[in-house]
Amino acid sequence: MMTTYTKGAGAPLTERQEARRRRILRATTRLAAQGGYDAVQMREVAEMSEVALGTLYRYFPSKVHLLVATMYDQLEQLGGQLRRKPNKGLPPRDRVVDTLLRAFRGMQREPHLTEAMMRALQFADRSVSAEVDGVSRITTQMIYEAIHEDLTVEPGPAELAVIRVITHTWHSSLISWLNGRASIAQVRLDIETVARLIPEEPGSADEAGETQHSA
Amino acid sequence: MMTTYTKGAGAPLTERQEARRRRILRATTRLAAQGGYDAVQMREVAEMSEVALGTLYRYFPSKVHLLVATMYDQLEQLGGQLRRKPNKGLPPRDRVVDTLLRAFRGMQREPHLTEAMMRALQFADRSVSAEVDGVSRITTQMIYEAIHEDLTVEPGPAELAVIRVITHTWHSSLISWLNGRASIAQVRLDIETVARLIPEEPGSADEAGETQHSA
DNA sequence: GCGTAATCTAGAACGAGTTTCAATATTGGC
DNA sequence: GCCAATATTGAAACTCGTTCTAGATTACGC
Repeated sequence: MMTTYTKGAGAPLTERQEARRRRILRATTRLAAQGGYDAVQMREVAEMSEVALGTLYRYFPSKVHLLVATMYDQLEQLGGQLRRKPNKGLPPRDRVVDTLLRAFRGMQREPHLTEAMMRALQFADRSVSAEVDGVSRITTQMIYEAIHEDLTVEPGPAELAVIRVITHTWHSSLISWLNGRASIAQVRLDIETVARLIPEEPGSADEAGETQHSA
Repeated sequence: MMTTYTKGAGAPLTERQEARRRRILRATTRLAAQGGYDAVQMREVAEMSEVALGTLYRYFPSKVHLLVATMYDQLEQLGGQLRRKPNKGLPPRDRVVDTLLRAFRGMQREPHLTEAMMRALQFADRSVSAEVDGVSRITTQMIYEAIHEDLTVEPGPAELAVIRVITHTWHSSLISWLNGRASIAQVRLDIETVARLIPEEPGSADEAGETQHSA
């Protein structure tokens, strides 16, 4: 089985290594779900996944790397769930709102886990940019699929900008909610607001952009 | 408007205490400007501001508190500068873009300081919500002043949502730029994109909102 | 002024992320 | 199967944020 979902082109992991990696991610998810960011302690993760501390650090070079990788993992599952229940028929804008609100409801079910992953994502510095890009890519993909029912069209720069802005809003308002600085209603309103950037009709060329048509 | 810059209604500081507080903030700014978040080490801040470590912690209960307070401080100065050079004549949307891009240029001049403050702001948890709210308030104020030339109108919930979305985008794209995951052009494009949420004309009532009027 | 409470100082001590290292185990190539 | 390279283990060590303690110093009501 070389259908490994290990994102980058890192060294191809052996079976036992893949198993270790999964144990680590599972332990992380469990600890994070119980007590959030602070409860994910590297020694505990190592112990719970039956791996030496040094090994844990060989697989994930920092706590932030570990949690961002966990987020990638969770997003893959979420993406599968969302794809399984498509919301056809609605206009694109509503489909995006629907998708994000559904994801939001999912996160409300595991607030500690969400907090741990989001804090790590926001705190990540340059050394984690590859992993953060991975998360960014999968998120972009999800939103893009919500906008377009057919995935043949390539997004132009203007549309990518809209998707980026939606992602920024999504992350930040989620954080605000987790920190008790925003209500659920506010999160919903923010999402509905930013969704107005998506053009009503899926007109083909250069939609959503009256900014300059470079490149 | 407000005369004292001590935000909350904390204990009224004596002169020497006020001086200590300022020394601490100045040391923090200096260290952050040199080496970013990691270079702001509590022992160093204490030493440079000639204050015992315990005292530093009495003034700012954590590194994140300290950096968020520093951000508040910097934003006050920035707000003053921006107000001094108003951009009249432009439509509201362009004024906001102009303001944010000007702020962005300011931050490009001190990338490490910006990184330190923004990382802290994004990493802050519930225990810092009061301080984060302070920063949020001052930011909202700045954007609001850019939209309306007269400040008599109170913003409605729909307009507040637009401002929140702009703020979210502003923070997140700044972070992406700091982490090398977004170019300056992308930041600019994101800002221009999100600014489209601001109505063209300063029409008065319930502008910018066709979302439902619940609760 | 005086006494007392609050504040400040210096420094040790604690906790969790991270690094390091020698010893041991596993893997892959021949 | 054997050897060399690589990975894993266990444990100690190091860093930096944070807390704690005991003894000065300062602020302030009387």
